[in-house]
Amino acid sequence: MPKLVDPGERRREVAEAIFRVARRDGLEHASLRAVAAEAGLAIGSVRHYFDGQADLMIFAMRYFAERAGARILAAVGQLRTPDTDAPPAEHVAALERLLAEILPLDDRRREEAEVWLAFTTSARTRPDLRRHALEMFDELAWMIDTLLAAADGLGALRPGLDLHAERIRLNALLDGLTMHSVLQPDRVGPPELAEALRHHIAELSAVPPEGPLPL
Amino acid sequence: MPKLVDPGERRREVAEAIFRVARRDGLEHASLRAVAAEAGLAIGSVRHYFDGQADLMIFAMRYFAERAGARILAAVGQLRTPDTDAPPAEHVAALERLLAEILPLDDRRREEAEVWLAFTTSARTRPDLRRHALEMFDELAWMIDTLLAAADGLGALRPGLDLHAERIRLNALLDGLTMHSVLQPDRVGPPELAEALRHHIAELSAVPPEGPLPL
DNA sequence: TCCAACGTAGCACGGGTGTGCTATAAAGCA
DNA sequence: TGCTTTATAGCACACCCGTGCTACGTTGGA
Repeated sequence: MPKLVDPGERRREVAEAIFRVARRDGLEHASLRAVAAEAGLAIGSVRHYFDGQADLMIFAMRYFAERAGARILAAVGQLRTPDTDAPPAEHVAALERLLAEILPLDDRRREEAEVWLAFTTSARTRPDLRRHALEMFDELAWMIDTLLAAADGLGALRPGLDLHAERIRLNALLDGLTMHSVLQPDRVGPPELAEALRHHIAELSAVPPEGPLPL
Repeated sequence: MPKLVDPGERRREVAEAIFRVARRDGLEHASLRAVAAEAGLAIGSVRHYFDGQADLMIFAMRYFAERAGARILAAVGQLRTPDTDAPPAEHVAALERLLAEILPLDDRRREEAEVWLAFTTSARTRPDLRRHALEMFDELAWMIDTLLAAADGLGALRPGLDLHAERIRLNALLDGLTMHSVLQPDRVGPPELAEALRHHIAELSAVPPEGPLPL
């Protein structure tokens, strides 16, 4: 046989090709032919690793959701072992820093946000993708819930907050900022993102934030 | 000739058919054939009113943007002639009420939000639609700017606010809530929308809001 | 009454797409 | 060496798409 290839690695490479096509032309143009060309493969080769276009699409979104989920888990893990003796201002800064990971503040995260928006909006009318869109939504909601609860437990937040309502609001704010930055980058760029997040966290916090904006 | 038809009215009817297809199947399935079938017309008839598929698409988005813009203008007009003797609480309530017009709180506005999301996300990779997406964005931003400035001028807002930064944040919050309500209606429904808006306006206001939630 | 204008309808063509199926070269294994 | 497995590649078909073009009623005006 030809030089043995790790099938999982190949599948992931093809998925990355889908991401590039989706960013450049939109997910609706991610045909087998277009993706194969983007990956530098023949259409028959791609089909050797996927049952068909639907299978390819589902794998790509699941792969994307898994990567995003892993990053969220890692971020939450960072606040799970806090220094309980540190002053509240440091906890506020940590909360702001972890939430800034979600925003498209650099090119890498902006590319990811473009793919995220393509998949998550497309899933509305694609039953086979909806499941993964819901997973991504719930995972981010859980992350924000967890971070807010942790910060509140450390006394970093204003007393008397309705944490559930604040999660819904912060969740919408973060995704709204991300959407605006993806769709209208001339209007909402990294400075606006960082400023909006800092301002919002400051309103939730018991102490004002410190340090530079997390660009 | 057959019973004379108002061409403008026909074009608008076809545009409404596009909206229905976009909501049900996604904008990428709004082909000439699908739209004609949805409108109850033959494909040749649709082509009698449009130069082609691109022309149809552009008209539909412009028609949508014009309707949305007209509604925004009307809403702003309501706050343009305020009762300067009224207490600040009434101005806060008016601000909340006008902004609630943007949110998908009932079926009609939810349908509009679905179409809006389809067009505005699709425009990212469609140069001929980008212009109208930017217009819609700027119009909403202008509305929020205007409403915040008016409310502030009437003493309804907390003193010392950075109105520009607050506009960016409120804009992202509103569009983020709308997107969540469209994509995950089981997670974010009308009660969550109304509550989040009320809570946010309350934080901006000099006085607490009154009255029932604007469902 | 006749004709020109208009609304409606549809054929036919080239192009893109997913998929069933086949072919071939390369490399591991006996 | 010879056989099998694997990766790659591509043909062929049916389907959907936009569009150029033609055809045919229907209705208003001369």
